[in-house]
Amino acid sequence: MTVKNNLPLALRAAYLALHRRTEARFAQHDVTADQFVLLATLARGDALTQRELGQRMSSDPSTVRAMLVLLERRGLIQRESHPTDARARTVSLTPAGRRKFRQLWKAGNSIRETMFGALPPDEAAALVRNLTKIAETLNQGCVPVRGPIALHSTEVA
Amino acid sequence: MTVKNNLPLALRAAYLALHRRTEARFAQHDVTADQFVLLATLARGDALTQRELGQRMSSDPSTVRAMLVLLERRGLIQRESHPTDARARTVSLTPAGRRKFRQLWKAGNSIRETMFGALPPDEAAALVRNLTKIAETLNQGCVPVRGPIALHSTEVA
DNA sequence: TATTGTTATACTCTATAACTATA
DNA sequence: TATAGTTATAGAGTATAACAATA
Repeated sequence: MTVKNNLPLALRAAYLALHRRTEARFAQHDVTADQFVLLATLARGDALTQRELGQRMSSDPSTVRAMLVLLERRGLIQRESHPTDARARTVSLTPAGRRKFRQLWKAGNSIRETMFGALPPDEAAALVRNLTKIAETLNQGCVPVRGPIALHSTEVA
Repeated sequence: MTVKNNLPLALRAAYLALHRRTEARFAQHDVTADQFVLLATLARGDALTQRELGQRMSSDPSTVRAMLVLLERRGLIQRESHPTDARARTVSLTPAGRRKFRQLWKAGNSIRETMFGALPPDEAAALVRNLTKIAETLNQGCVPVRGPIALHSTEVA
């Protein structure tokens, strides 16, 4: 079926267009699109462990570390030892990081509006719902399922 | 609005899930997900120039070249001088490349089915349509459009 | 002059495996 | 034994700029 066969490439084309546009927009702020995602993830749930952070932005622990090293060097994030687990380190935005994120969020607004505006108003919600469903389904059995992560989670579900 | 704000990350999560799953599936065939896209693009339109190829898979010319060098070394694609334009080179699949692509297409089928199956049947077509629309909209004014259209594009200094 | 492709270069993200130190 | 993080290492994709050959 055509729709089935076109779905993967259509998804890729849409994401790549978003990624490139975001990259271009944030270049003058010296932040990559993925670094923005990391900052945004921290802005929503501060004091995550590196592992939690990686899971929420679907990145490898060593990838996350590489990104954190870059951002820490620039004073946008900070890492502290976890209060109850000496193995872990909690990651949070510095005041400068928080400022930077607010800038970026503002700078990215027109992109979000462009995307949203391209859609029929009554179909946007279904799009987000279906994208989320696809992500969930594709991750089943692929992502290393871990135990009760929520034990360390500071965020209330 | 929540839908507007969640759209970019939902798109990213869905694509990354697809990308990782595809990467894992094709690893045993020694082909990356992006290399598969290149092969698929060639399978649909053989004898493209490198530039055309790059445009169709939305990749930079130098990126395309890097990928082609890898694939040429493995005998999956071949480059020949363009019949009428001595500057250009046409790219096409070798017989081995064609065989490889058929294998990959088959190997990827369950992923396409998983994605498609996760959607309400009456919403799949709209999803593809809206993803395509998003890609088109976001690429406007960002991608260097070539050919006749470029004549009207005076906005780039 | 504009365009196709190459080259050199650099950087981010990605990922695996071996390692430490804790749990 | 299992987990959090680090380190070393490697590779793919990305992108820019300077360049040659050709249109």
